[in-house]
Amino acid sequence: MPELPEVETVARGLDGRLKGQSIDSIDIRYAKSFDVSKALIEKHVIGAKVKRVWRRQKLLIFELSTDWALVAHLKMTGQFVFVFKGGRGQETGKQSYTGGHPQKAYEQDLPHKHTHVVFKLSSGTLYFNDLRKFGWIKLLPSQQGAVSGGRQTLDQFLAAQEFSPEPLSKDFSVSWLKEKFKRRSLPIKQVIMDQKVAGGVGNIYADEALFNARLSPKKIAKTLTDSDVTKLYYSIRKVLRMGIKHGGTTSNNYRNADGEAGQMQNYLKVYGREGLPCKDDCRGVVERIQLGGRSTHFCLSCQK
DNA sequence: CCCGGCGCCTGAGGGC
DNA sequence: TGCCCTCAGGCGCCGG
Repeated sequence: MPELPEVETVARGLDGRLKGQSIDSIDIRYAKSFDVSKALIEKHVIGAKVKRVWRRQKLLIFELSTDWALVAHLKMTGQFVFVFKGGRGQETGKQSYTGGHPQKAYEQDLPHKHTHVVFKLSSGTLYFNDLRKFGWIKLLPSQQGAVSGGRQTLDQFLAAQEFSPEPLSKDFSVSWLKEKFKRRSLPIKQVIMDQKVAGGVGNIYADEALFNARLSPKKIAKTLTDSDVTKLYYSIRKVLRMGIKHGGTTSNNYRNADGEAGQMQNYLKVYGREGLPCKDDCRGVVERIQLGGRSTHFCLSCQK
């Protein structure tokens, strides 16, 4: 599932590919994915150029030259895949993902049955695919935008999310985490998945960070010692950076902006390794339990 | 404020 | 072979 490293990888890929390109048309095939009026699209998106694409927590933000912005959340299975004009597969008018066998819809030519929005740009086509349909795209005026008529601006929308500081920024600190943990009586795993605490951390990187810190995911947040919090702080940042370095984790159907898989799955220590020996050589075995309704992987032997 | 539970979706996988 | 059931999972919302 796309978490901070995956969304960051997509944002960087899209920024490089879309920057300066104009949006010529938009085809919304599943209305719930992008619930917006034709009038607004015509007025603020068609003909606009993409100024830049960036990430805030797990949100993708496309800033447009009209001072409006597209905001998107990939949730579980969303993908933004860009196919250049004249790129591979142009002869047939279609594009295959690199690698994989074209048996599953999310590995087939684009567009496919899970393609819900198609953006035609001057240099190619951007496909929004989403098997589970939990993902969404919104259109918002940016703060500097002209008439917004009571409409929520991008800045107001972001502020309303009450996001934590970016985990890889200086504002994210040990003292921030201590403050956030001290009143929480939930298992620490659930607390670090709270976007108001460590935004961008999801199920995979929460498990990996806790393994890196050798902390049990079941430990109640407010009982963590200062030393625990410090270790966890560095571990969260470490696993997120590693995820970005390896282009994200493709455990299910995550793809980058070119439709390619990430490689971080090859470096995971606990996530998806149920029943396998602990990579710490502690002779333990990776367990899988449920915490807050989510599968949680950890080593019973070395995570205390 | 804190926390648990439900709903949104579809495909995979198990049981029979 | 195929049907039915359950599960996965981010996160908004609601109720205690």
